[in-house]
Amino acid sequence: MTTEETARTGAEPQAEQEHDVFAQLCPSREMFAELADKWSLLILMSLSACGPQRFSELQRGVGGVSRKMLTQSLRNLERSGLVLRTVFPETPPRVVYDLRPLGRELAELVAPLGHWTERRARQMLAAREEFDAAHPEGSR
Amino acid sequence: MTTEETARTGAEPQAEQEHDVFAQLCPSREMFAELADKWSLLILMSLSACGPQRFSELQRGVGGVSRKMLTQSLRNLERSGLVLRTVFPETPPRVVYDLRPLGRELAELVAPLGHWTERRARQMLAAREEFDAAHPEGSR
DNA sequence: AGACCAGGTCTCTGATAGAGACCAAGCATG
DNA sequence: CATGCTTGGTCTCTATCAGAGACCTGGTCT
Repeated sequence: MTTEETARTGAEPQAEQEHDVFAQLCPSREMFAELADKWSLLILMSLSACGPQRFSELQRGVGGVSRKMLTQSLRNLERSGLVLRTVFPETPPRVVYDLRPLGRELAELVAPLGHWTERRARQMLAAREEFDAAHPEGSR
Repeated sequence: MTTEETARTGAEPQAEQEHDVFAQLCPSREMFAELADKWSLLILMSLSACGPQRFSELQRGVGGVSRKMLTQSLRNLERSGLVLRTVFPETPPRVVYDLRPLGRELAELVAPLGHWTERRARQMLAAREEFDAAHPEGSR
């Protein structure tokens, strides 16, 4: 029995599951919830693919991210120990972000997800068109 | 040179990148953006770990998901060809969701991400506490 | 004296997630 | 007969959140 199965098939109404992303109250779910969003994942992928980058490089690299969300996501990743933020006290200021070992581990799992999406995007778009054609609009 | 690198290091201001999740206007980014959210990923993981499930089983399985978000995410996954929805015209109705090959492929990439989070949650929480202690509140 | 740079923060507004009520069809119960 | 129960949703309302754009800091260049 795997982790999920023990945690989920059982009828025990235990509130404090220790290692179950499926359990609403589990710390791992909390972590999962804040890592599993597009900006955090793209940032990890960018740092993994292109190495250490400064704030503005990341902003250019991750197309469409706002300064606000970039700051927020980076702070989050830093706080959780995935990313290292280094400030060089020059003028104009220079701030460089890099993966820490924990972040590198995760990035290596996330990268395939990105590549898969790139490979399969066309196929998924085709499926969408087919679906939309089959379900004109006001069905169901 | 990998996909990301060709797409990003170049100075060419090409708007229509074909396979680049980093490009705001690329179709693969669009797909990535709607797959990379916690509910969709958890649903894929649940279907992958526990096999075909009906709506209410999924709702119980994926702790904390609202009927609204469950419907929305499932519809999305179905539309993109990742999930198959089967209605059995009984009463009360029975609707079963299962992975299609495309979805199974993706789920196999997503599962490790979930397990990693479960393994590392404790470590990340510790990092958070350390960070919060080092940055009392009104720093920066 | 302006203007510019990087790396942010602040404010305001439109989109979005979640809570909870409602619904339809058919069966079981009182 | 009227009620209540079931599943798989939808509808509405509100709290939260993401994005756009203005502003800030402070040192250097013109």
